[in-house]
Amino acid sequence: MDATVWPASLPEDLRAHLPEGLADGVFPAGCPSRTVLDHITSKWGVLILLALSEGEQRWSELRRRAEGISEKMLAQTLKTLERDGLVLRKAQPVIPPRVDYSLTQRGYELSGLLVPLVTWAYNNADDILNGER
Amino acid sequence: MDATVWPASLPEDLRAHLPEGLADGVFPAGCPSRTVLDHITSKWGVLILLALSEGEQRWSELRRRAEGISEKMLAQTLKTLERDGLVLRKAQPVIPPRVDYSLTQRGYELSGLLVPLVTWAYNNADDILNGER
DNA sequence: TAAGGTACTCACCTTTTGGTAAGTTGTGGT
DNA sequence: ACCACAACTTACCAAAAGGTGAGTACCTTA
Repeated sequence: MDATVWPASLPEDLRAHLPEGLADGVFPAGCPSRTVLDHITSKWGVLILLALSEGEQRWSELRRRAEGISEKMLAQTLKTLERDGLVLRKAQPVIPPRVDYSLTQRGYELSGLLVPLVTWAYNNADDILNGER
Repeated sequence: MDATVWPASLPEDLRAHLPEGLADGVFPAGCPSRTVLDHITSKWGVLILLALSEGEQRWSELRRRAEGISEKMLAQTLKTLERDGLVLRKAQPVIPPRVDYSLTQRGYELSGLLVPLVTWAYNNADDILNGER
């Protein structure tokens, strides 16, 4: 296998060169990166991360923000993201309960990469779904 | 609601500001961007896009590359990506059959955003899954 | 002659994901 | 006295995603 052979038909500036070791690290089944990728690219994971990238928000705000999410999925998604060290949970001992969620530093790193992706999806969604080139 | 109020506890340089209109466009249920986002962040979609970012590849190469994918899912994923105008399918009328897949210009745009994300996941996967801060 | 590669599709079944509705706890409002 | 609110959990069910194994057509290699 010769890694220097690129399809001649593709414009030079469009090619994405994979960083050293990425391919070997991501493509194998059951590798850690696949698990993490599954967490952060999950249906609701992206939306919650995106919402929190605007700043700390409480449970009920997130629920209204990510329109269509069920309470079960919000709880589940937040738990996963918290376990992964992407989201910080701050529970106030007050009545009625108040819990604030925010991104950790790691979470902000991630959301910095997620925002361009979502922006692109937002800008291209109509063309893509209408079958326009 | 005051958009200028940011959590004071977060370092200025970590905040990700959402582009104008993004929040309204992405958060509503059933909006086009959610559909597109689901396609490209699907379990196998990311891997296929990533593999193709290295250049044109044929069916059997992709199958071996994205370790663990079934033929059914490879076919399905490629079809979705082709319909979305991200992947180009070139079938040679030869025996045995030969079909080459490559990214379209739109696909390369996307993979340019996907690569940093996957790279980040790859670099942070072990820390995340081991519960390290 | 038989097996194997190539790029698929199809039918069937399992696993995962996600939704619904109810229950919980304690206080404040009517 | 009773309902609502907040942030959840739990049990149950439906839907979607995904895997398995077979079949297809034709040629090449052993």
